[in-house]
Amino acid sequence: MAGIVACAWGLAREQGIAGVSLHGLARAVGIRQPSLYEYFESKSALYDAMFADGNRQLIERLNTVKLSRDHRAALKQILVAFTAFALEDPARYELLFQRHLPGFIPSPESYALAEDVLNRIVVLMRDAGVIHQGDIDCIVAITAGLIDAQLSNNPGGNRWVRHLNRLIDLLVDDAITRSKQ
Amino acid sequence: MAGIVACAWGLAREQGIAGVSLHGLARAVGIRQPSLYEYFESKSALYDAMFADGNRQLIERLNTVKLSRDHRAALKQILVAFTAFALEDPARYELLFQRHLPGFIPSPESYALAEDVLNRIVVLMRDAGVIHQGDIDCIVAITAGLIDAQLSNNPGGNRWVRHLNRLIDLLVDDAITRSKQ
DNA sequence: AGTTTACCCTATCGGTAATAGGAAGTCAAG
DNA sequence: CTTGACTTCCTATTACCGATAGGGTAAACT
Repeated sequence: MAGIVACAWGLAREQGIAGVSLHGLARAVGIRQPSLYEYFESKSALYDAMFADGNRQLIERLNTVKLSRDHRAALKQILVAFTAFALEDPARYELLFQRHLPGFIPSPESYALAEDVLNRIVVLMRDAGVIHQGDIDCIVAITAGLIDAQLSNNPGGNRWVRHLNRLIDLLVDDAITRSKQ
Repeated sequence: MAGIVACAWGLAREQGIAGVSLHGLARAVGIRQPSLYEYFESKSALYDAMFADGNRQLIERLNTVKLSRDHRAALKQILVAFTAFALEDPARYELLFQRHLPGFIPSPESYALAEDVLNRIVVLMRDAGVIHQGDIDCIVAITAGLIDAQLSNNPGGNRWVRHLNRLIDLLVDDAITRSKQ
């Protein structure tokens, strides 16, 4: 079960998340395609297991980040770690954060893991003085925008994501200024 | 030919761009699936024709925008028009600006249309005082980030895109400040 | 008249996810 | 020890997908 999911990640890394076929996955695991239905009731269920697994990997990764006392620095650290996690496996980022799979909707249990991740980041934003939902939305959208542009146009490089820290400063400063007045 | 592409856009609007099948398209047009190969040598070629068509629609739309004398205002106007174009047809935005179709790569001729669009916007950025490539990249990525977040989480609403004008001001001001010193 | 060209067809191929139905093994209760 | 439930795997098949082979028809050109 866990081995099958790990095998599926391997195929996804080679051929993209949409390139994972049940025949190919079964072949890689050493069984026939219908036997996979003993473990997943549909291909969507396989994606769902991978979605949950990927979010657990991300939670574990964020847990290893040593956060500074300084709230602004801590926010940057968590977003930099998030960005590194996204860039190191495009197929995983595709499944977790983009809507590339027609018909795939995470189950509520799996989606709850994704909300956990978001909530942890939102807490750090609040600590750093970003309190309005609109400002939180902007920082989230900008981080995702940089990652998307990086993966789409220059995977492996840093032309876009190198601006992350500067833009966080810019937006956090602006959010604090506007929430004071 | 143009009628088939228009018909394909109709199906894409109903079922998403990945939901367009050659069987379904042929049925909608009133012919059999193999007959489509008289017009497109592959499904990718159909996507390519739609990609070119969509970019022509966008160019036409941007041409109708009455640009202010003020360069900053003109930049905002073009990006607001771009955003409105993106939001009014998610399937079209998906094909033109996201990488959702495994294996689809626009032909050079079609891609040139997309570069035309980007170049027009870049010119307005330069006029507004944004001259460094890094700053241009940031504004492009932020616009796309807001649109993606809007379409993914709240299609039809404005929770994310309503921040567009404010963020443009913020980034353009910052770009000008940094390029002066 | 003969040929080319445009457009359409049926039939088929190999790939996909999914289902039906059966065979073999394990394990626990009677 | 045996019976029955459960697990895990299989072959065979279905429906749909993009793509190809090969043939038919009618208009247009030479």
